[in-house]
Order: sequence, then structure tokens, then C-alpha cells
Amino acid sequence: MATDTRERLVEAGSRLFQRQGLAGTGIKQILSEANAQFSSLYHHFPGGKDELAVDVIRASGLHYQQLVETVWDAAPDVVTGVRAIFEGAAAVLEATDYADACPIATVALEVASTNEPLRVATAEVFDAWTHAGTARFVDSGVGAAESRRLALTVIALLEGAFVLGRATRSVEPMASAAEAAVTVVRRALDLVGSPAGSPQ
Amino acid sequence: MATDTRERLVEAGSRLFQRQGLAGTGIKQILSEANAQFSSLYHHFPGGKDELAVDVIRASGLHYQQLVETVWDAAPDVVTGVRAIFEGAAAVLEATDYADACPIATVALEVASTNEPLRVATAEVFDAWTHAGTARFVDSGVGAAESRRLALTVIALLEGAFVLGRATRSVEPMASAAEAAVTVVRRALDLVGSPAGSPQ
DNA sequence: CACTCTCTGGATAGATCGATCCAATCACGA
DNA sequence: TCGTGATTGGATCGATCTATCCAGAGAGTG
Repeated sequence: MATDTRERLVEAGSRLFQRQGLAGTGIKQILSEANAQFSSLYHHFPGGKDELAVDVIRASGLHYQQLVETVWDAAPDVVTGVRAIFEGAAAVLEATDYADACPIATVALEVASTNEPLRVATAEVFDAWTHAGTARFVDSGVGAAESRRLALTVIALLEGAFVLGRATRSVEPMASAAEAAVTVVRRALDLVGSPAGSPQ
Repeated sequence: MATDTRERLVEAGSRLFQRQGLAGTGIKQILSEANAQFSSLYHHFPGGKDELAVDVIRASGLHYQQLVETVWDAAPDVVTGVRAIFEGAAAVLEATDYADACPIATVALEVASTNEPLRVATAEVFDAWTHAGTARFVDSGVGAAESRRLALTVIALLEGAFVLGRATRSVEPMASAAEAAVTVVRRALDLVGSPAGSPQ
């Protein structure tokens, strides 16, 4: 089937780009893993590698967001949800031998200063994540501006822990990041209850 | 002079690897920026690109650590120091048009699952940063285990904000990360003053 | 001056890169 | 059944990649 080949290409690209980066992954390798041919790739993606990469970034970014939202929804409260996200990330990290972390971070850093269309694609994914996270905190009663700060903080902690964790092959950074995330989120929720200034 | 060429190679490699990644940077480009020849590179680094990359990772990792420690030393207290680090990072990000952030993060993600010697080099840099940060918090009276958690958290926030900031071309993630870092550090210092359990 | 060791200039090999081409095949509606 | 557009098989092109080779320049020592 036609759509099938296209999906296999995106899936293979997603796997490889996330672990080896964009420049570090050859088209032949993608074709080999997807059991496809040059003509198929350039039929579905006339723009070649870059056009495939845009699709990969959007698809894997959306997929990861849905995964996180599912975990979040299963938690009884916001703090538990945040903790569950970090625990899930740590579990995946260990289960994949520290290969699978953020699906787009490696490419994002690679293209940030070298490929504007791809940079925009990664920015749109991060923006979508930020908005989704912001909405969650707003739903818990936190103000809009503070909710956005919380969302950016949680995502930054997650991304940073991915970098440290993959490099050092350890989930310790993820555990520390989880504690910090819980601390700042809980503090923001506490301030909602007592809307005066900091209790300091 | 001999050493001069070697230094120029490391410097050029540092600039390019940090912005374009390892696989995204060709040896010819490094030679061009360093005004050097193939023979010079393979004379100083018989192991080729990878051996140069190990030197680049170590040198730029140490250089960045020294930069951060200088900023930290200039601050009157720990909280001010932490904030100054994030403000400095944001300033560099803007000044370099979102090109210069962490000198090794891009390469770290690239090689984490593909090149064990380089992965080890990046891990050693992150370990050195972690130990240096831990020592700072210990000096402020925070317990050893909590100090290490703080150090990992601050580094993760910094790295994550680099990823988000470069991708979205904004210093907003860095500002949010700074607030979060200050919050968790201040909280840890407060607990030193009142060594009972959490005031919750 | 002669010798030696370090370092560089420049050509080139061999492999791999992304991309293109055209004919063949497939699914599917008229 | 025929035709039409979507899709694929497979060879191939030019460019670029990393790495190697060897001759020669340069500095320092006897």
C-alpha cells in the first residue's frame, strides 16, 4: 500500500534521527530500515531528506505530546502527574539503554543555527508542548503567566535531564529534575491557596 | 609555530561542533576556519576527527566551567550567583543570535548512542560540572546529597533552557529556568536554617 | 655544516553522500 | 477490458566525505 511506505519512512526516520541526529543519519540507512527505495522516498517527499525531517519532527513531537498527556490524565492530581512524567521518562531511558529520550532534541540543537525550516519545525513542537502544559496548570488554578513559566520549567528540566542522562548513562539527573519540578509546581499551587506574597 | 596550529584546530572545532554538531561539520570546514592543512590535523591528531573531537569536548567543557565559576565567584551569595549564571547564558544566547549555548550539548546528544569514546568524554565534562556545583552548595551549608541534587537540577535547567531557547529563538525559557533554579536553591538554603522537615 | 626531528603543502584514493532518472508495476475507475 | 495516475525497482551522477601518502620546509643540536 502507498500510505504504508510513507509511514514506514517517517517511523524509521524518527527512530534514527532521534538517536543519531540529522546529519549523522544517511538516507540509505533510513531506506534500509524502512524497506523502501530511493524512488519511494522522493515520491512521497519531493524535497528529499529535509522534507522528510519536517514530517518526522511534527509526527514524533505530536506523538510524544500525546504520550505525556495520557500519563498526565491518568494521575489523580497535577503534582502526581508531573512526577509520573519524569518517572516514565526515566523508565524509557533505562529500557532503551539510554537511546530514547526526547524525540527531537538532538535534531533541534543540530539545526538551530544551520537550517531555518527545520528549526521552525522544532520550535513549533516546543511551542505546542508549552501551550499544552500551560493549559494544565491554568486548569489547576495557577495564573496564566505563572502557568507558562511552570510549563517552560518542566520542559526544560525534562530536556536537560535527557541530555545529562543520555551522556552519563544514568537516571540520577532525571530523578533530581523530578524533585525540582515537583517542588516548583507544588509551590505554585500552594500560592494559589494563599494568594498573598511569598511566605518568606 | 607548532602548538599554534593545534590550538587553532581545537578552537575552530569547538566553534563549529557546538553549532553544527559533529556529523554536520566537515573536516575541510574546520581546516578552512583554522587556516590549516590535512597533514597538520592528522599530525596533531592521528586518530582523525574523533580524536580532535575528544580534545574539543574536554577543552571547551573546561573553558565553560571556568567561565561559570568566574561568574559565580563574582556574586556576593549563592542565590545571586545562580541567577547571574542564567542571566549570563541568556546574554550570550542573544549576543550570538542564538548560536552559542552549551559547548558540548549538541555533540553529546549526537554521540550518546553512536560513539562510546566521545560519549565518555561528554560524560566526564558533565561529571566535572556536577562535582564543581555540588562543592559550591556544600560550602553554603547544604548537605552533600541535597547539594548534588541541586547541582544536577541547575545544570539540567541550564541545558534544557539552551535547547528550548535555541529552537524558539527566545530567552524566555532561560528566564523561567532561572526563576526555578533560584526557587529550589533558596528553598534548600532555607532548610539549612530550620533543619526540621518541610514546612508544608 | 650536516643531521634529525617536527611540522606543513598539496595531491589523491576510496567510500559514501543526497539526488535524479526512466521503465516497470500496481491499484482502481470508466 | 482498457487506460490512467500513483508507486516502486534499480542504476547512476556529481559532489563531498574522511583519510593517507610523500616530498619538502623549518627549527634545533652535534
